[in-house]
This record gives sequence, C-alpha cells and structure tokens, in this order.
Amino acid sequence: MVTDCANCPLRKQDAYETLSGDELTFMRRFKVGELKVDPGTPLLMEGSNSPQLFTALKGMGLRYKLLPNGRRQVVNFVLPGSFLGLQAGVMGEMKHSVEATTPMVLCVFDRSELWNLYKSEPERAFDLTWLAAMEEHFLGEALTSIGQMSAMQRMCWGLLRFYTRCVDIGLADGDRCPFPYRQQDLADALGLSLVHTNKTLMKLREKQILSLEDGILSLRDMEQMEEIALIEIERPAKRPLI
Amino acid sequence: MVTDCANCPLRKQDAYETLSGDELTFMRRFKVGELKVDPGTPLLMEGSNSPQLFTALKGMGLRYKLLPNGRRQVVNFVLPGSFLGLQAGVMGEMKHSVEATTPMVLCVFDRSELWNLYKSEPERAFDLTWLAAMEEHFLGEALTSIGQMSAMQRMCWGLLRFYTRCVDIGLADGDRCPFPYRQQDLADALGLSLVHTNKTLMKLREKQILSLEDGILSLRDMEQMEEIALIEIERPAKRPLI
DNA sequence: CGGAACATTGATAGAGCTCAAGGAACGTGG
DNA sequence: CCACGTTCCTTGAGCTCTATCAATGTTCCG
Repeated sequence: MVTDCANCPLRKQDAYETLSGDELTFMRRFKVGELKVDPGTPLLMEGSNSPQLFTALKGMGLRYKLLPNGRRQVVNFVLPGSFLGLQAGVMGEMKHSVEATTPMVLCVFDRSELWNLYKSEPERAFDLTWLAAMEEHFLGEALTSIGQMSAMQRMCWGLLRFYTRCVDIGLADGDRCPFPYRQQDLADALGLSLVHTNKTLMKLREKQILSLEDGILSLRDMEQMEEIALIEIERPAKRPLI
Repeated sequence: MVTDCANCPLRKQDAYETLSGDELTFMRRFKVGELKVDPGTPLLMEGSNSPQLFTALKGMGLRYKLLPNGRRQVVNFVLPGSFLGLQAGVMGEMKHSVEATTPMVLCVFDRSELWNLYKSEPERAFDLTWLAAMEEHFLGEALTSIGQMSAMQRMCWGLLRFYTRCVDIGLADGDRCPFPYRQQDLADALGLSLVHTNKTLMKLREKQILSLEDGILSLRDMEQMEEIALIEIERPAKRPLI
C-alpha cells in the first residue's frame, strides 16, 4: 500500500507548502516506491553513491560521520520530512551515513530523475536548494553550539532544537515529544562523553527542568532552558517537501 | 574596469568547470557589477536579507556567527570562488555574517534574477544546489572535527583543509599558502581559546611541522599533520562557479 | 538463569580555559 | 625623532570542566 502523494500525511502539516496539480503529477512520477525498515537499518553510507533518494515519512533516524579512530559525530537527527541523499544526488557521493533508530517508512525517489526535475520543475529545484541551504543553516548552528558552548548549554540547545522540530511537524504533545535515541547518540551529537552527557541530563532532571524516559522527552521549563542556552528558538517559515 | 565573465580569472583554474556560450551570455546578464572592499568590511550580516549575491574574485574573508554572550564561531573561510548570500537568496535571510579580512574584489549579482536562473538555466540551478551541498559537507566535516578531536588534531585538520583549498584554486606555492587571519580568527574557527591556539601552534612550530608568519602558512610536514589529524585530505572533483 | 544493552555513579586525571602580564610591530601626533 | 596608543602575539600560573576508567544497577530477552 503505497501512499499517494496527494494524500501525503506530511503535506497536511502546517509546516509544509501546498502543491499545485502539475507539481503533484510530477511528484507521483518521481516517487518510485516506499521503503519500510527496522531500527538499526543503514539507509545511506558515507562514501556511497546511492541510486535512490528518500524522504522520511514516519519514524526517526540519525545522520552521522565515523572517524578512523572509531569516534562518531552525529551530524543531525532525521525526522519525518527529512530529505536524504541530496549529497549523493548532486555531488555523486554521500558525505555522511544515515541510519534508522526506530521503524521507519520512507518515500523512495529515483536519482536518475533528479536531472529532469531541474529541467522541468524549477520550483522543485529551488526547493531542493532551499533544503540544502537549510541543512547548512542547521549545521552552522550546531557548529556554533559545539564550538562555543559548555556542556549544559549544548544540552539545552540540542534538546530545545529537537523539540521545536517536533512541534513543527506535529509530533509534540504539549511540552512532550518523542526522543527515540540512546544517551550515546545524544553524546555523539553534542560532542560530549557518554558519562558527562548522563551527568548533565541528571542535573537538568534534578532541577525539574526536563524529564527523559521511555523515549519521551518532556521540557518542563523551556524558558530556563532558553536562558541557559542563550537562545530564543526561531519559528521557521513554510518549508518545502520533496 | 569590470572583468568580463569570459575572462574570469577563476574560470581558468583547473578546479572549475568550463562554460558554454549560452551559459556565458546568462552569466554576463546575471552579473551586475564588481565590488572592491577594504579589510574589515562587512559584506553580509546575519539576519539581513541582502538584495545582492556575491562571488569572491580576489582576497579572503570570514563567515561567522555571533552569540549573545559575545563569543564568535567562525563557520568557514571565504576564498576566491566562494559564493556568498545563497541563504538569503533562497531562504530570505542570512544565517551567518560575512566579512573581508583582506582587500577583496567580488562579482555582484542581482538576487531578483535568481528565480530566472532556476527557470531558464537548470545547469546553473543544479550548480547552486551543488554549492549548497558542498557547504553542507564542509560544515559537517568541521562539526565532526570540533566535536570529536583534540586541540592538536583540530589545528592540523583546519590548516590542512585550508591549504588544500588554496592548492585547488592555485593560491599555494609549494608547501606555502597565504593565511591572512589572526590567531583569534583561527581560535574561533576551531572552537579553542586564543591562548590555547597560540600554544598549540607553538608546539607545531617547535616540531618543525609548520611555520606561520607574516600571513604566510607553510606546511613543512604534511604527512605528520595528516597522521595527527587522522585524515587523508581528499582531492575534490571539478566544481561549478557562479 | 545468564548475557546483552543501556543507564547511572564515583574517583581521578588532564586538556584546555581564564586571568594576568609582557613583548613586538606599527601608526599617529607632537 | 620620540612618546604613546593600539593591535596582535607570546608566555606563565592556577583552576575548572570534561574525559576516562571502573563498577554497579536495571531491564529485557533468549
């Protein structure tokens, strides 16, 4: 049972732009199928040249880079709506790996159609650049946090950021959102050791600022988190969906 | 005296793709002028919505983000060939600032023409996405270095990376390349304090691994630097130039 | 029951930060 | 020509934050 693009569950979210009839026709042709994967499944490998592009429909995952010494940097979290494989699509090679952390459902696109998209669908082409620029923005923000902030600040920044992404795609419920990651994943995302990540989380729990259990993150005192992280979280504009 | 795109000095470099006649015509129309600036001149401001896009022709600069507490993260170095303002172009707002550190000459493009580019020049549109994806790649690499490496490793990684960029655009001379930045800039790029940056540089100088004086960086022992940084520097493929 | 995966906690050490001071190079004005 | 301010680089000392090492606890599953 493949979801028709016209009934795309993501598209209904406020966060996404609507699609014209013509655009819909193209998307239907561009989409070649759906993929369901189990937790832990690798979706894209650094250095590979995937023939397929994906948009996450359901579930969550991780983008990460591995170092020769075995260390790992989590580059970003993958949420519904994330477009995967753009680097391979335009540069011919993925610069990071992607793997599922929950069961996921993904739209599958044919990379060889990408060039047609640029020729016949300039709006979609523009959207792709938008997505790449947005990814650049996120990474710049992460770089700034990791480069300039203390462990406590990074933690508040990272969890606030994740929470607001969940809000935008309708996954949050009040001050709660899913967080299906291990502390090790969070540590690798924030550039901290596992032990220190755990202790930092504990402090925030003791102060009643948040709770995190059974894969559910609950931000009890966002204002204080924003104060600690020295940021006010922006509300993003309408975003495209490929 | 405005440089004609046909005689673009960058275009002659090996690193860049060549341009067809039609493409040349478009570039000439897209380019609205040239801009010369002194060191220290701000080119783009975070949060601004610049009506102009730039390609650096000569000189060097910095991309950076400022934090409310006054700290600064240098997000990337700007070299000849760098395209500036894409975020404002597609997202409507710059997510970092850009400023010149040396005298610079820049090609100026009209942002309002960007949409025409997507409609009538799919190759160029593809190139823009390529550039954005490349920027994403660089940032991911920087994030990984800063998140997972020691000060010495980051230093070797950062300087090697800068040197190879210079090689690619013909600015290197043997093991030497220009490096017109203060140690404070380097510190802000690597997420280190100024003092520790200085001491780390000193260690590398004492070991005869590099020298850095009068704005000239000289990598005397790149192999050892690669060993320290745990990387082998990739040689990039042909890149587009906008 | 035993093992695996993950979370938690304590102890210790060290990498890197901050503070403080001094030196070198350069431009400006008297 | 010299005094002075500014900017940047350099160096030392002390301290703190975070990493590492080591154990234990918990849950889940075969």
